[in-house]
Formats: sequence, structure tokens, C-alpha cells
Amino acid sequence: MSHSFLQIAGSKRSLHVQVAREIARKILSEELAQNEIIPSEMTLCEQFNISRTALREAIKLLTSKGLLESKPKVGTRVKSRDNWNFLDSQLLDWVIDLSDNEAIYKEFLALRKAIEPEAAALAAEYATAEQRILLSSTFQKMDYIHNHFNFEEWTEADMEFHRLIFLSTGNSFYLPFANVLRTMFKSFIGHSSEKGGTCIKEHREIYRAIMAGDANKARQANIDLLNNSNHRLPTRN
Amino acid sequence: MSHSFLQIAGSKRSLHVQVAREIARKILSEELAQNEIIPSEMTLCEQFNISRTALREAIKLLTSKGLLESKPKVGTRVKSRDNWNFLDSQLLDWVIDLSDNEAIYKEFLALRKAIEPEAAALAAEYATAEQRILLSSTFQKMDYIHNHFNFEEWTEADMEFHRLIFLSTGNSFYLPFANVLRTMFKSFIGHSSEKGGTCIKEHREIYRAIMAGDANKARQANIDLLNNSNHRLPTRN
DNA sequence: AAACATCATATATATGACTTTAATATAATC
DNA sequence: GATTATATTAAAGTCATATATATGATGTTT
Repeated sequence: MSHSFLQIAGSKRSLHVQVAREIARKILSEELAQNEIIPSEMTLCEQFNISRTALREAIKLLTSKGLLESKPKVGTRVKSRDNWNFLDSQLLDWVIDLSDNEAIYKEFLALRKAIEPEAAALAAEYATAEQRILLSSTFQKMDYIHNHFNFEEWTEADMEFHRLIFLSTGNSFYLPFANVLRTMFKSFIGHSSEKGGTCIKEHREIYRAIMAGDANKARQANIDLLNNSNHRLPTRN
Repeated sequence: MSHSFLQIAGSKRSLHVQVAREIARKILSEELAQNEIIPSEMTLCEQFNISRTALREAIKLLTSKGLLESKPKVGTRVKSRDNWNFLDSQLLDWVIDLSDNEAIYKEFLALRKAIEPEAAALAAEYATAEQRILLSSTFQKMDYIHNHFNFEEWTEADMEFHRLIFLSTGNSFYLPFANVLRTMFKSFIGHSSEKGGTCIKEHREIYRAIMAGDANKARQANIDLLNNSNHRLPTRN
């Protein structure tokens, strides 16, 4: 049995995801141009040496993320970039692997500056008792790790802190950012913050404002965090 | 005869999308509980009376939106709510059809208040010459429609105006909001704004600030718009 | 020239066989 | 008895192929 296309064999996830990722790579790198018709199902099946089932599931995945659109007789077309759902964690994961990380990281920071202050304000107003307990426990962990520093533990706690804020807004539209944040943190681990860059003071301000139910103060504290943070830009892999 | 037309019209989309929508409905309404294992492929195929191909494509669609997760031997599990990607236009479309619109609309407004001011600020700074031309042409259309009012035309132009701002940020993460906005506008058409609620003055301020490259002014103008707008809450269908 | 019928082709759906994965139970080992 | 191999097995994953359906292109009728 000759594996003609071992290019995919390295990955571990299911076949159709691997294929989807490979097609996504070609789209994101513009190797497949926007609005272009990609090769027919049969052609792609032969190229990847997979069944139509697997290929079609891959295409469905990409269609759902706004990258493709299929029509009978016409074929499957690459949608224009403004349809790509960059707030999809899986797609974001692929983007990070394939494009200029420095630019992505800067764009992400600009997103955080819009979202997080309002999220903190909403959390201050709407967090449930249970969520406040979780937030409290997480902040205390951050405080402890700040004093007994461990990089991985800090990253995990920092991420959990901001995740909880999103969840505490009580707003469905803020939920996806928790996953986007997780994806970004995991990808840029080692670039985001180091000892001395924990900004524990700013985090404490956010925490206290939320617990006190002071929306305006929570908003401002989060703005301060994003401005004061030693937000290192990632180096190229 | 005309009755069968309606049936056909009601089931317009492809089979796997219809099935996905139906499963999504059960998940969103919590008829299928979070973390619950849904019936096996074979069972569902019999229930819906469809092939495994169609069912599996439906499940792939929902998996991509964060609603499901499949594992061999275990089955397919409903993921917890904080994994649902509410910023996916298609999912949002389904959500709007199935849940309390008033609550969704309010949550959406809270999202706009976070996103749009920053988007306007970024657009003021980064919009390309081409984008400024498009924005200019769109605003002039808005101005005209304001004086020769036509509801549908206004809605379309209003939507296009805000869409162009998102596109003009030069930030990939802001792109998806354009589609989310479109979905919301289309769904809440008739509820969003009426004659006298065009807020042409506030829109003009945003437009001018962006054209002048004044980020702070653009941000503030958009805040003013969202605060002053006669943002009617939708009535129940 | 407009309406209609036909054809070609790409995706959409269906079906059945086979493979891989992983939870669970069972047996072998210490 | 506790631990560690091993077999069982149920579920999704993959494959191959056949048929249905939709649509752009072409031709035909009026």
C-alpha cells in the first residue's frame, strides 16, 4: 500500500479535519484565490486519496466557517475574506499556524481592547453569586502564583480569570470570546507575559470592582490592564 | 397544490442543513440537555428517515459551531453552552427563530456598544482610500434616503454603513461582526428603526470623523449613536 | 425573440461493508 | 487483593458505489 500523500499522515485528528485543515491552509494562504472554484469532488478525492464521504465532511466544515460554498453543477467556490469567521476557535488555530503571528497578535489586542472592558463592566453588574465565588477563587490563585511564580500555572489562571469574566456577563455573544482567548493564549504561550508582567495590581482592581458591582470602575480597570500590560509581541516560530 | 408549494418553500435548504437545524433546535431549547449523549447515528437516521451521509454532514455542521462533539465508542455529546458560537451567523439565525427575541436583542445591543465604537475608531485610522470612497458613497445614499424616506432602502443602507466600518478596521477579528449585524438587522427588520429614528445626525458625525481620520471623535460619535438611537425592542412574533 | 424541452455535469443523498477507537469487562500476573 | 495485560464490543470513522437532484448550457419550438 503506497501512501502517496503522506503530507496529512503526520496529524492526529480525524481524517476529514486533517483534509479541512489542508484546504483551509490553501485558502488562507491565497493559494486558492477568493471566489475561485476549487477542483471537483472527484478530483480532490484523488488528490488527497480519500473517500468522498471524508472530503464532503471536510467541505461541510469549511462551509460552516464561511470559507466555502457549494452548488450543484457550479462546484465549490472559495468565499471572499469578509465571510471568514475569524472568531471560530478552530479556524483561528489554523490561521495562527499559517500566517504572520505578529500581525494576528496585534489585531487580537485591538479586539480585546474593545471587548474586555465592556465584559468586565457587564460582569460587575450581572455576575451570579456562583460566578463571583469562582472568580474569587481564581483571583486568589493568581495572587498566590504571583508570589510563588510558575509560568504555566500563571498562564492558566490568567486565562481562566478572563474567561470567567466573559461567562459572567450573562450575554451569549460574549461567550465565544472565552474560547478565542483560550486559543490565543495557548498559541502565544511564552510570548504573552513573564515574571514581572503579571500585572497583579491591575488584575486586582478589576477583580475588586467586579465583586463590588462597580461597572464603571471594572471597565476602567480593564482598560488600564490592557494599556499597562507588558504585552510582548510574539517572535516568529 | 398551493399547499404543497408551501411545504416545498418551507423546507428550502439542503437536507443536512434542515436536519442540523432541527437538532440545533432541540439543543438550544434544552430538549437535549448539555453534556447529554444524543442517540446513535443509526437511531437518528431512523428517526429522521435519512441516510447516514446526510446525518453525519449535519453533525459535522453542528460540531463546527461548538454544539456537538463526537467520539468513537462514546457517542455524540451536546457540548456545554459556553462552547456554542453565538457569533456564527447561521447559528444566530436559528437562535433568533427559537428563543426570546427581546432578550437576544438586548444582548446584541450590549455587544454593539463594545464593538462598534472601537471599530469606528480603527476605521478612522486604517480605512483605505477605496474604503473611504465606499463609505462616502454609502453615507450620501443614507442622507438621500433620510430626505426621501423608504424603510427598506434605509435599513439596507444603514446596514451597509456599519458593515463598511467593520471592513475598514483592517482587523480580521472585526470582519465576522459584519455578518452578525446583517443577520440581526434582517431578523429584526421592522423593529430596529423607523422614520424619525434614522439618527442621521449621529451617523453624519461618525462618517465625518472617520473621513477626517479622527479616531477619538469617531469612537465618541458611535457611542452617541448607540445611546441616542431609538432602539426599539422587538415585539414577540 | 421568448418560452420551453433536453442534456451534461457537479453536488446531494443513499446504502452497505469495513476499520478504528476507546470504554468496559475479563483474565493473568504480582 | 491490587495491578496490569488482554479480549470484548459498541460507537463513530472511513470507504466504495449507486442513484437522485439541481443547474448552466444548448437546442428546439412557437
